[in-house]
Amino acid sequence: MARQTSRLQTELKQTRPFQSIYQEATLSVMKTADLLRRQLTRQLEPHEITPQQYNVLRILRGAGKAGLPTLSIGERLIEETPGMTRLLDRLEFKGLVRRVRCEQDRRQVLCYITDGGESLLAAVDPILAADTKEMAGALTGAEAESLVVLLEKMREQGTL
Amino acid sequence: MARQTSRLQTELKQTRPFQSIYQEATLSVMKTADLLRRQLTRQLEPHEITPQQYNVLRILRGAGKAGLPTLSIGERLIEETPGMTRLLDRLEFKGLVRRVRCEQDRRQVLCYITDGGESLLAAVDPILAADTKEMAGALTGAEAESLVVLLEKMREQGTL
DNA sequence: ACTTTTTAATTGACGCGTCATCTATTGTCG
DNA sequence: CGACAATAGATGACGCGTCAATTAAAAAGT
Repeated sequence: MARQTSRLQTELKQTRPFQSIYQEATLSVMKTADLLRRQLTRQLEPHEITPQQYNVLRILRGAGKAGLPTLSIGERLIEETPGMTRLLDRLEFKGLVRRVRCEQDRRQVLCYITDGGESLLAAVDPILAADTKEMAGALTGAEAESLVVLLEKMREQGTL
Repeated sequence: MARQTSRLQTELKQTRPFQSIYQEATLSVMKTADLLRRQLTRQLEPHEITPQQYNVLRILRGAGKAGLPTLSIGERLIEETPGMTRLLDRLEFKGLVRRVRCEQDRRQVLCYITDGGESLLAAVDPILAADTKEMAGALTGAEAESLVVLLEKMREQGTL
């Protein structure tokens, strides 16, 4: 099953072919994600915000005035808590987020986006939307759809 | 092209699903990669090695007795150098890698995999290959192929 | 030949993910 | 009620990616 040299293989300057198309697929996914992350980082850089901070702000905007406890934010990012605490520290320091210990359950800390956070999102969102389009712009709508489907299938196996 | 997400739902929950299929595609890629990374980490954990360290070892094995200068390793991982130096520090400390300042060009540091590194790879590789297959196992070979093609297309745009 | 530029690598600093551990609160049950 | 488990977070430590700045050596320019 010697497969001809693929582009990814060339990019990685690998001397031997992939052992299987599955290995190539997983590497391909990771590599593409890496590229996307890098581009996203560069886009957000002028706004002094990282991709994860951006994600958290979006989640908090979605939560609205009700706010969201620390752990719940982490769940939506599939991130472990320890990271969330410190990420929120930085957002709070920048004045983009506000935290209040919950009176009903004093173990919880409710997090809210501030007006500053809202306006930062308002500034960044349109840029990012256009950008995303350009990133995936080499694909037709149908191709993007099928990409999504394939990736979903891959993730379903994820119970491993 | 507002996709069929009901406007009503969008208004109720400010958490709008996706503005476009392209945004969904990029998020999908990143999410899937995250899952893969997590699983890979777990598989390598018993061997006291991280995914990046594993990658570097594989690259050095590929380089063979000729070895490879630090920067060249970084290029193949698309990682900036600063990280490579320290990653190699850790690999060297564990005895999996050996570094020698190049005599022809004394700026360079040539890196080699050690016997210890080789045998670690020999132990890990088969496990990982089987694992990869399982990760992507929900896909048929043809689906995996088309996934690879779509992702390649996406990365080509990456000059952005 | 001597200065300037470029290249290879290192170091310091910071953000992030993750593990293990710790504290404070709440809940449960005898 | 009082001991004990469960839950929400926080903290310390480590690996990693990345930026900016630094050192050392080679290459280029004059």
